[in-house]
Order: sequence, then structure tokens, then C-alpha cells
Amino acid sequence: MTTPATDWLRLDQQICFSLNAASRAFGGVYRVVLKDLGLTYPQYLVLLVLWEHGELPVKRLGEHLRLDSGTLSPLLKRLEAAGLVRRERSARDERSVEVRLTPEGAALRERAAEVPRRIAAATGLDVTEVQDLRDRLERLTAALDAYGTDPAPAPS
Amino acid sequence: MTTPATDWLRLDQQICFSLNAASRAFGGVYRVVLKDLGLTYPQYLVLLVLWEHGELPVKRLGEHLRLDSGTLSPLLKRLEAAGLVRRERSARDERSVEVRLTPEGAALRERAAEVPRRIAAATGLDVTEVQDLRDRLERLTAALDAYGTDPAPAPS
DNA sequence: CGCAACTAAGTTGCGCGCAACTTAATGACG
DNA sequence: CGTCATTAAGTTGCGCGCAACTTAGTTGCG
Repeated sequence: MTTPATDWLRLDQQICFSLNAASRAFGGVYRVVLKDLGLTYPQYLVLLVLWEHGELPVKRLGEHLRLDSGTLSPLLKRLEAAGLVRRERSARDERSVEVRLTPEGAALRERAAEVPRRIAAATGLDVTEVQDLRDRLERLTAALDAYGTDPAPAPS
Repeated sequence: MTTPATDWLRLDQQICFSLNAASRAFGGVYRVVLKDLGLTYPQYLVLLVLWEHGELPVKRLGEHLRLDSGTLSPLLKRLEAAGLVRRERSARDERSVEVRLTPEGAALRERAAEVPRRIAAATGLDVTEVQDLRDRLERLTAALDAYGTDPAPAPS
């Protein structure tokens, strides 16, 4: 026989658990690195998107970050209270809220320039390893997202 | 030139983000699969450890799961309220609290037997891919944990 | 036009995850 | 034996992340 059932049945737990553990370990490193910017990791992600794309509605922000308004609304409120972003109703569509950087928020970009390098150093990975891992994880996420939607996918 | 600075600087974000996204996608699948057991994923993890090791103190549980008492205490309280575990002060060391399964908690193991297979199916990965990914993630977690502790590790 | 279906944000509630702190018990050491 | 550092659990506070719901604005269609 190949793999005993008990071993096999434990692999799923190991993969999700190690994923989870790695994600939380990253959180710890980001917490240290972002401390003097006064940002949490999710807040930093929002600013990354805004630095790249300029202003955009909450909806689009959520698509980039895989987050819904239930998470983003209070988070953006905190960023606004910190003076880093402004939120204003779109004139074209009164349902939509445009999020844009304040001068302070835009200026923070330079102070954050060091962050990626420090994180990359903490991983101990080189560029090709990072790319490979990222690709695998994105395929995995796509497969997991398909669960429920697509119970019997055509084998590639 | 090799990789432009901007590309390079973005890789860290991609790896942590895709890690995060995969972890949350897993959460969604587990939420569906664990729904009729009335468990969250962290609660399921606690039960997995108890099913394997029998009774053990909160401290040990936390070492297995990478969680502290701040997270475990309320979680265990909920599991106790659900009738799945009992908590009692150790006689040998009055500081310690032993967590053990109730008959109901032990019985839940059989109803949970299907879970790993369903999760494994949702990942679309085979055994070797899972092992490889898990190994990489564990090395990554170890590297991230060393951050701050070991600023200049000897290059293997 | 009028009304139903849809869509974007926001709110509420709950369970982590973690920092910071408190309480209580143990161990070490003079 | 007393005192002081250490350890285990628990509590508090806060920020996600997500389900479920509400509110308000838009679109489609007869």
C-alpha cells in the first residue's frame, strides 16, 4: 500500500495549519516593521493599493484585497481618523464612496519605502523561491474558491 | 540589470498577501465543512490535538497550536459550554489547567472523520505537492520567527 | 412613469489573535 | 523560613474577517 489512511488524512490539516502559521508569523514581522508608521498590515495593504492606483471606490479596493465592506468600512474610518485618507460620495453614483489619499497619506509612501526590503530579508527567500511559492499559493486559493461553485472540475 | 527595484520590492507583498489569501480561502472551505459539527476551524484544531494526545494542559495545547492563553482561554470556555471538553485544575500544579474530552467530545471524532478527505479534495493537490508546500511553509515560518531574535543568521 | 431587482456602503454581532495586564501558585536562593 | 523571580491561566482591549442585515441609490422593464 502507499500512504496509510491516517497519514493521508492528516495532510490536509498540516497544509492549512502551516499556511495559517506562516501567515501569522508574517503578521508578527509586519507588526514590528510597521510599528513606527502606526499601521497594521491590512491598513498597509490598503495604502499600497492607493499608492499604486490613486483614488478608487471601496468596492474596487475590496476586489484588490479580497475584502468586503464589512471589513473595509471600519478600517477606512480608522485610516481617515488618522488623517491618511479621505472618503467622499461619488458625484456620478451616489451609492459609491471614493477613497483617496490625503497629502499625509501620500507622503507616508516614502517612509514606507524601506518596508518591503526588510520583510524580504526576514523571509530568507530569494526572488525565484518567492515567485514559485506565490504561484502555488494562488493556484491553491483558486482551487479553494472553486469549492462549492464547481464540485467536479475538469482535470486540466 | 536583473530585477528592477520596484518589482523586487513588490514581491514581499505578493508572498504575504497570497499566503493570507490562501489562508482565508481555506477558512471559507472549513467553515462550510465544519458547519454541521458546529465548530470553527480553531476549535477543530483543538479537538484534533485532544483526539491525538488525550488530556493535556492549556500550555501544551498552546505549544501545539502556536496560541497563547489569551486566545485559548475563551475558546476553551466555548468548547466547554458546548459540552465537548472539561477543564480542571491540575492536582500536582495548581497553576495548570488540564483540558480533557467529554464523552461527547470524544464521540465527535467519528463524525469528523470525513472532514480531512473533503478538505483534501477541495485543495486539488496530491500528496507530494502538499508535503512539499508544507515543508516550504514551515521553513518560511521558522525564518520569520527568527526575525528580531537572530538578525544575522549564518548562511546555511 | 412606476415599481421591482439589483448594487454599494455601512452596521451589528461574533470569534479569533495578540499585546498588555492581573492573579495565583511554584521554585530558587540567601 | 521568607522573599523575589518565574510560570500558568485568565482578563481586557482592539483590530481584523466574515455572515447577516439595513439603508440608500440605480437600473431595467412593462
